[in-house]
Amino acid sequence: MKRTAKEFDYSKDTEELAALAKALSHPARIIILKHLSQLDSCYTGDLVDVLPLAQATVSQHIKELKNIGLIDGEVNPPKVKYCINQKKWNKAQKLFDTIFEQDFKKFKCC
Amino acid sequence: MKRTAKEFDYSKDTEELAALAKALSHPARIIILKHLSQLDSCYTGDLVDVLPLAQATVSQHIKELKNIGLIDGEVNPPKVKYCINQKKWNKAQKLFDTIFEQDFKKFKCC
DNA sequence: ATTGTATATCGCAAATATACGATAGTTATT
DNA sequence: AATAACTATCGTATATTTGCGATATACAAT
Repeated sequence: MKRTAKEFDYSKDTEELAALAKALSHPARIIILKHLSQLDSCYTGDLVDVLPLAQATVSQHIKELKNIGLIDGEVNPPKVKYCINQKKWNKAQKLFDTIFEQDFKKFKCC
Repeated sequence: MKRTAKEFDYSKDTEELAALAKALSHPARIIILKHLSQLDSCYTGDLVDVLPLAQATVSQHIKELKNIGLIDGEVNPPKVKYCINQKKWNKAQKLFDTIFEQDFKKFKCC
C-alpha cells in the first residue's frame, strides 16, 4: 500500500472496475447477486439457507455489496428486503464491457 | 475457510467467475489487461513504467494473471512477451455476461 | 569476461478478507 | 410480557493479498 516516489493515480474507471470486480470475487456474493437479479426482491433469510455460511457471514457479504452500491436494502424488521441497484448494475455492466469488448482482430501471437 | 456441517458446493461456473473477478480486482491488473488487450503483444518492461509499483510487484501481478489463464507468457530472456489468452478471455466475457445480461423488465422495487 | 537489460523468485511485513459465535436490536405473534 | 423470527454488529482467529528489497537468472552487446 505504500506509494514510492513513483507518483501515480489509477483512473476513476479503473478504480471503480477493480472495486466492482472485488465485489464479485467471492462465490457467495455471486450467488447473492444472481438470486437478487433473477427476482424482483429477496430476503436475506432465504440466502442463508442457500449458502454454506453462517448468518453472520452472509450478513457481512451483503454489507459489502451494499457498500459498493450494487444492492439496496429496505429495512423493515424483522425482515430486510434487498434489491439490485439498477443504476450501479448498469454501470458495472458498462465497465466490464469496456474491458471485454475487444475482439482481437489484430491478434496474431500465442 | 472452515466448512460447517452445512455441506455445500458452489457451481463450477460460480467458482470460475469468482476467480476471474478476483483477477480483475486490482487496478494494476486491469491496466495490464487493458494494455495487452489493446496490442498484439507486450513486454513486462513497459508495464513497470506504466504502473506505480516496483518491478517485483508487477511481476507478481503478472504471475496471478498467468495462473488464472488470462494471459500467456512467451519466455525469451532477457525479454518475456505476454499476450491475452483469447480462449480464456472469451470464456470470461461469457461468464460475466451471464450475470449482467439481466435487463430488469420485472423490477418494480427500489 | 564484464556490463547492461529485463524478468522471476524468495523472504518478510503490513494490510485486508473471510468466517464464526455471541450478542443486541426490531417487529409480529402469542 | 414473553417468545419467535430475522438481521446487524462486535470481537476474534486465521488466511490471503499486497508490496518491496534483495537476489538469482538469462541473454545481448561490448
